[in-house]
Amino acid sequence: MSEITIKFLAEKLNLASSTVSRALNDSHEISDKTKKRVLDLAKSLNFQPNANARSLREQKSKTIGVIVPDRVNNFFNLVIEGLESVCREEGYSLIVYNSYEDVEQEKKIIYSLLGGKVDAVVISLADEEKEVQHLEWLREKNIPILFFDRVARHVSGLKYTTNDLESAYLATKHLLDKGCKKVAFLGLSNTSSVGKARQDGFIKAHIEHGLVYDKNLLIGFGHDDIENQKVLEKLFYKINRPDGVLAAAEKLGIATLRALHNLRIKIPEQVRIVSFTNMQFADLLSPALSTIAQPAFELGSTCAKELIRGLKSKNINLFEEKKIELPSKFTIRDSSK
Amino acid sequence: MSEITIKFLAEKLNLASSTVSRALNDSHEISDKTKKRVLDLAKSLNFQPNANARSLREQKSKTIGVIVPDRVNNFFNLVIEGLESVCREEGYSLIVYNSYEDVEQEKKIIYSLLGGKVDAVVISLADEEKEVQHLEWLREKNIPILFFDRVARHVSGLKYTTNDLESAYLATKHLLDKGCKKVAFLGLSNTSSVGKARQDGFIKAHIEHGLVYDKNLLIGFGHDDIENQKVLEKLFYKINRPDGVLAAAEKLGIATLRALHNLRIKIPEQVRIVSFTNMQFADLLSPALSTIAQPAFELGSTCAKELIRGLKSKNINLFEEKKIELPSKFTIRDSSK
DNA sequence: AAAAAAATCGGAAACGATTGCACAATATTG
DNA sequence: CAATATTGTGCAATCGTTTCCGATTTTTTT
Repeated sequence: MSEITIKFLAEKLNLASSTVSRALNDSHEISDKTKKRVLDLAKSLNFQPNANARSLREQKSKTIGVIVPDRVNNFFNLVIEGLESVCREEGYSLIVYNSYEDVEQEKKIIYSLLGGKVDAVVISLADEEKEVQHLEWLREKNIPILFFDRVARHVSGLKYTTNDLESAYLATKHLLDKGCKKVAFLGLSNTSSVGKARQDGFIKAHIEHGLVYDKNLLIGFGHDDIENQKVLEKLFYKINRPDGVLAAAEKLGIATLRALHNLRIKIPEQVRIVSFTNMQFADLLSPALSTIAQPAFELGSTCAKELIRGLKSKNINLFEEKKIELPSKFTIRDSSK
Repeated sequence: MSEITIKFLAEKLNLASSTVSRALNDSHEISDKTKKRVLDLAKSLNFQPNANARSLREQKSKTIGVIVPDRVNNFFNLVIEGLESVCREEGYSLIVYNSYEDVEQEKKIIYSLLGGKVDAVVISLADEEKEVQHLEWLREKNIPILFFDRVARHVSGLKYTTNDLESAYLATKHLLDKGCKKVAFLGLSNTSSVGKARQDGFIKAHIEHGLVYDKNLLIGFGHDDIENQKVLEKLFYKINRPDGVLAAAEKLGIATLRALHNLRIKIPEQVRIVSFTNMQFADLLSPALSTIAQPAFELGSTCAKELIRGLKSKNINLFEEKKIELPSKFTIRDSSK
């Protein structure tokens, strides 16, 4: 592509390419005079050292791979935003991949990352139980893996999560306090520590209230929005329908709203709703939706900070097990009042 | 990082590294027998050729740089999703950058891309008038630039836009037909062809209706959401406030909704609203919001297809001026009925 | 069966940057 | 002023692939 290289600059200035390289990297062993000569010419030619050559030599690419199950989701979006805000400052680039909630896709992506394309991987798993073999691949190649939200159970490493159990507990308690007698828990049916924790919080609140929860009201959903909505409409069409809902995923909260709208069921009079979500417009929905918002941006930024700290210093071991939990924010609005 | 290289494989198999390389790339000049020997060993070791070495040698990175003014925005998000859907199939990676609506940031990003990090750049400009010098840098380095939505006026290239003038015209006509007498046009005040086209459509509808639009109702906004909302509340607090709004950006539509809610102004009885937006929950807002949704995903996917076609064949010139316009979708909901 | 063609593979030079080592020129010290 | 330390620069190897040229062997053709 670009004809202009360090060697080219060196010839122009009657210097060795090593000298030019050192000058560009502000090495102490180059005189200020030649440094300036080099910098001036480089600037005037918009010279940028070849990234691939540098990466090859340095054995690091200064880019980080990010894998999320659903890129369009607000939560993951904000995490990525948080990651990028820190990485940009530190000169790292992000390559974001979407696994589409599919472990096979995830495997393919990771396999493609085994050739030194990225210095580390930040991932929220598509499914936590199915397989972890592809995570071992990264291990073998000595590429650090950091987890967030949907973290790996049987692989050690840095893990960033939120206080899901507590949040779900608080929300459920809130619904029960408001007088709900039949609260449904809507979760995604993939095996995830997040879903499990939220369900545990849900159950804990029931126990504390001296209630037995109906196991039929712990409902698992797939990723087909249309299908999910049908299931929900069926659920709420019943005579003994739930009078409260804790949606453990944004898409489920939305689907519930749509279902209830279609059935002309009044919120919160007939059914109260609280949903996990990071959408920015929850206060503008009809009715304003009570939400549990995860600290997505902070999750991303703190994760990136530790990651880069680790990549820079040889003292920090990014493979060591370490769990960080950040608190979500529970906001009560009209949908559960 | 990874000790295992082509040379390593070659030694293990008593072959030359050139042979191994060819075998991995399925060259016709390698016998099926040795091909299989190589592939088998490579697979069993999870071998993936070093991406940086390959990129250096091939002089192409198989990654594409994407620059958007606002990554969290639904529209840009969906465009990225569309880009990725195609690029993934073709083995290309995406590095996404956020210019935060700031030309200076944009310049920095582009400068950092001058070293062969990406094979091409897909961009929606932060501001179309301010400067184009940094776009010329890419030219000099022979890196193709494709534009979408906010395209460059004075730089030739592939440009993907939507039918903004027509969409705005239709929406405005709809508002006027509904009886609105004072419709406000809310736009972002950066100089963009998009904003200009939407404003032109707005004006065109007025002219066709035999109305003169009030120039004071062509209102430009910045990027501070709080500030914008204040301006809007002031606007609608007036006695002779507008009775219709065409918001040319998602954030402005949202801010308008919030402002009207705060002022207890009824929608659509007192003020009708139509907003450009790609949010997925417009039907769940209170009231359901009339929207003009750009074909974001298609924009991204068609752009990526043409880009990759161009990168592959030497016949297609990606620097040639070529405009593609895709139609948006206007959906009337309660907010303007 | 000799000649030509094709099929397989190896050697070595790139791609562009970084860096350990060597060496010269200058500055500092005894 | 000689000996040593410091400073500034050049040489050459290296990172891991790909590919141009040959070289050798095998197959096909005349």
